[in-house]
Amino acid sequence: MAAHNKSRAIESMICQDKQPQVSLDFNSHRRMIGQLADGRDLAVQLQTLLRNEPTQPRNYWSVAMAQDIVEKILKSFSDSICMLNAVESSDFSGSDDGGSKDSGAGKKRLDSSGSKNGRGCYKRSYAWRKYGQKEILNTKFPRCYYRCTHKYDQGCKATKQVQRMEDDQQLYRITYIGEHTCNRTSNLSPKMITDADPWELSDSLKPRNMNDNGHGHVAATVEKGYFKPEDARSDVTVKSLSLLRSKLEAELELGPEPTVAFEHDFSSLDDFMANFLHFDDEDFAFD
DNA sequence: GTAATTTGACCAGC
DNA sequence: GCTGGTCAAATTAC
Repeated sequence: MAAHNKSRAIESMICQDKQPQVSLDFNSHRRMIGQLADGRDLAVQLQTLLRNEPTQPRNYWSVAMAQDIVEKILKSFSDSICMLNAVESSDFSGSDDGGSKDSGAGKKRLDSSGSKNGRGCYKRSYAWRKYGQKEILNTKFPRCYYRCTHKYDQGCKATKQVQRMEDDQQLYRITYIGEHTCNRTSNLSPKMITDADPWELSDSLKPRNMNDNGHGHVAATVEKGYFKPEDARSDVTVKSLSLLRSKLEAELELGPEPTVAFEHDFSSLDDFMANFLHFDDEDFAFD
């Protein structure tokens, strides 16, 4: 039952993320679909293999076969993740992922500025730099503090605070304080919906305490917004693919290699597969 | 070595 | 004294 609810949660996320969609050119779209289809087929093979030996200790050959399949799956999905991050990068240059999700120690961080580097697939634009995290009274999740990366070289005073919503853990409340005075962040604003344009808030994104007019407090130099880090389909897919990675790796006791933090979990590989198999061509938009 | 995050300490406002 | 915001040394990742 719990697993079912989690499945519904993912489906709900997907439905909410119908807008906006990430644009892919036709070739990229076809290539990524091909990779995902390959990964899906391989995952089905692995699923079959695991089902054939549900309780017995795995022998060397079955483990070797499974590892081989997993390696292929991981390559397929890693390539897809890189492509999605590249798309996201061009769409969300400089946006942060909400911060609090990746604030845990030991988690690798996804960079997404569009230029390759050694960490993850793409390097972030470094518009924001985390400088603190604080437990806030009567809140379940800590508040994360970010400043503009150009605070010192250009004297930019922009900061933002990110806090995960308690009543809807898929939402993050972001408070912007000050404005960017640096040169390179004018087009790097995060994908967010502010109180300044509340009509853009869909019902699913409205906090419980916000009325239908979407009005909330907005200070002179403060913008508050509620946004979903997975606001783009690419992010949903990245999370799902990464989830598959972890599940498969855990299944084979290979040890996780987390590259993306994700919020949802499934009770079994079958449970995840049931959701993963929902991804199809209609889940991607292309020009 | 560089550039990021983490986290305990510090500080100011109430 | 409590709380929230910031600093900065330590740590991490490449």
